[in-house]
Amino acid sequence: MSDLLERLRGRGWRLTSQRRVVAEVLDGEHVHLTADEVHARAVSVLPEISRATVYNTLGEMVSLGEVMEVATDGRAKRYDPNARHAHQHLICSGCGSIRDVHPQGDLIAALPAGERFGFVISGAEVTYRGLCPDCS
Amino acid sequence: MSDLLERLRGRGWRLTSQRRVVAEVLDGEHVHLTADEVHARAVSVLPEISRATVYNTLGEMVSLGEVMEVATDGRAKRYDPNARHAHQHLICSGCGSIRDVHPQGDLIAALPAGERFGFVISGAEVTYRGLCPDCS
DNA sequence: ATCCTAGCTTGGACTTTGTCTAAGTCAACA
DNA sequence: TGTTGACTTAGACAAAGTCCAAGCTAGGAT
Repeated sequence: MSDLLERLRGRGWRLTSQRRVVAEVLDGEHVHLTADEVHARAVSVLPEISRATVYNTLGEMVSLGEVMEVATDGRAKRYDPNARHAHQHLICSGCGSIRDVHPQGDLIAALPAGERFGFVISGAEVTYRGLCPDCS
Repeated sequence: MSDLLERLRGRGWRLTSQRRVVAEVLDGEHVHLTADEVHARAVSVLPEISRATVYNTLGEMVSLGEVMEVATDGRAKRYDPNARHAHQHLICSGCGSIRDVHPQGDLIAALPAGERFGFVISGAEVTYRGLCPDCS
């Protein structure tokens, strides 16, 4: 069983076959899938799994902090299983492919107090855009 | 007439009443509206304006670089008329309100060559998240 | 081992956001 | 003032996601 599933079980999750399959899809080699892509892969293992369950499970994993939601400019959100290590994203404007990247410096410290409008800042995300070698 | 409309006319736009109304809505006090909010405000001035025209006009303004598209995590894209001055966004996790902010430092320079995967980087956007004074 | 039940899953209807199309309209130039 | 190609319209369509009532089941209780 994957680390992800073990952590989820430790949080009191009921360990259903549907949740197991979704976690295994995310934990596999394929990263940054859309919810529909996750569903398609899950169906190939567990044909009767419903879209609603995939959406529910992804949403629960996100709110537990186990999976990161990535809002690219396309329509569908993507899900990144690498949520436990801080990282940012680099997206190809041509083909939409996504890489995890690790910029230097402290993003939050870069925002001066006078620019915070009294907000309590909890985080920052960067999206780099460019053209990948295949598209440029 | 607003600066925005003058610039659009200078680019060869046909100046229709629909485009004028959309530009005026964006140029007003209200920032970061969704397409539907733009449509709602436009309708109150020009009741017969269609949703399709609002979407078309916003899309054209974005591709001309006059308006910036902001993908928050919510469902609908928002449109920021302040596209001509580089800035980033600070979003309240409670109420969803958005402020323009200006962090220090060079985001692109913060990404080491070894982290670029051969991409030609064209830009970077930051989204800060936190709680505004009313929500915290 | 089996029962119970709260929590999970399902299919399908529904909503939201956005795109497309064919037909009609009109801004701007001649 | 007429012409014309760009613009607008209503409504159908599509994509992505949410919600609900009914049925199922994992895992603790017995």
